Parts: sequence; C-alpha cells; structure tokens
Amino acid sequence: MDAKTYYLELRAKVFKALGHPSRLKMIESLFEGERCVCELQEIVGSDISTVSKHLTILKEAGIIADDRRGVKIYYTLQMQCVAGFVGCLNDFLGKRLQEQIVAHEEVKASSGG
Amino acid sequence: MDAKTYYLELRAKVFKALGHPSRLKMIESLFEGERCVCELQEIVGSDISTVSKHLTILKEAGIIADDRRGVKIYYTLQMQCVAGFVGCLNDFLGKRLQEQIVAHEEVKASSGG
DNA sequence: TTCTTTTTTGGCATAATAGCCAAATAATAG
DNA sequence: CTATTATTTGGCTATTATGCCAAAAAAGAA
Repeated sequence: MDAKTYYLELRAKVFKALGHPSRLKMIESLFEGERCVCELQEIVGSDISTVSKHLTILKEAGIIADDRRGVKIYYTLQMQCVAGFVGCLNDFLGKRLQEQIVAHEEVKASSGG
Repeated sequence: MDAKTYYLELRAKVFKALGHPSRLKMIESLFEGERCVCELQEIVGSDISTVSKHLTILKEAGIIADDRRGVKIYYTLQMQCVAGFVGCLNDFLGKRLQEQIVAHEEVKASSGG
C-alpha cells in the first residue's frame, strides 16, 4: 500500500471511530475533561466490556489517550479539533432542521388556506 | 426515541458516512468543486454502482447535494466545515507521525551505541 | 420510437461490527 | 496470600456494511 492510501485510511479511521452514537457521546463528554471507564459506562449505559471495546477503537484512531491511576483508568481527549467540528456540525444540522420545519409549515399554509 | 438521542444519531451518521476511504476520498475531491458520478468513479476506481451507493450515504447524512444537468448528476459539498476539520486532522496526524519517527530514531540511537 | 449515455436499484455473497456474558488481568488493601 | 475493584480480552451470535453484477430508470439525440 502506498503512503497516500495509508494516510487516507488513517483519516477515515478517525471518522469511523466517531461514527457510532455511544462513542460520539463518550467523546463529547470528554470535551469537558477526563473520565474513567466506569463514568463513561454510566453515560452510555452499555455493558462495561462494550464500553471498553469502544474506547479501544477511539484510542487506536488516536482520538483519546488513557492514563492509569491506581485501579482506575482515565481517558482524555487528544484530538482537540474534534470539539470544534462537532460544534460546527451542530450549527449546520440545527440550521438544516430549522429550514425543514419552515418548509413544512409553508406546505401546510398553502394547502390548508 | 427522544430528541437528544435523535440529534446524537444525526451527528454520528455524518461521521459514519465519512468513515470509509472511498467516501472520504470523494469528499476531499469535492473540496475543489463539483464532480459528476463518472468523475468520482475515476477517482476511487470502484464499480459505478458502488460509487453511487456511497454517494447516497453521503447525501443522506447531509454532507453533499446532487444536481442533475441533462444525463449527468453533479455532486457538491454542502457541509463546508468538513474541509476545515480534515485540514486539522491532517496536521494532527502529521505531527503524531513525526513524533513516532523521532521516538523510533531515539530508540535506535540508544540501543545502537 | 429507438439508441446511447449516465446513474440508480435489486440481489446476493462475503466481511466487518456490535454487544453480551464469562473469564482473565491489573492494582491495591488487608 | 486472599479479597476487592476496575478494566480488558475471548468467544459467540445477530446485525450491518461492502462491492460486484445485472437490470431498471432518466434524460437526450436521431
């Protein structure tokens, strides 16, 4: 495999890792600071083994890092630009949804009156 | 399903759509401007039916839009902030790779003499 | 209408992912 | 050492994704 393909796959791996509701939720929680696995489990509500596997995927993509302190392992966000993009994404999706609502109301107004 | 979960899934859907090398490659090509399906097929090299299905996924996530002109369909990037994030991602991955190379050379230097 | 070009859709085989349980591992306390 | 707590790993099944081919659809030209 050539270098270009390798880098493309590294980038895609980051998106893929974020492309699951539980993983994205955990990452968004890490925007506010570090969390241990048990805290993240409470947030997503899955089995702890499932949470652990999700965290491995995020770590292997380079998005988070782990830090063991005693018996607990704390995860932190490494890839800070994810936070900015999620903000932009929210703006975009919010606007689009607003447009859909407006368009829907226009249809109702023209058909109803 | 509640609204929060729905919005979380919309965000995750965007990441998921971008989490495939061929789809990401097509999107990165759209940073430079619109492309028809046949152009995108040349870029990724898969069967045109596969490319079409990838484009459907990107469209349903709200990332791109299509515009038919005659017999051709042109796709354009709708979610501009993707470009900024991909740039940030490249910087991040580039730096991380550089650090790994430096670390590797230090290991060689200390073990070699 | 028929022919051609471009794109999408249906169907199918194969591969990858998700999530649970049970078991293993890691650190610490007693 | 044993017990406890936190986390990971193995193994399994069910679901989902991928990619190709063949066929359908959509637009325009002759």
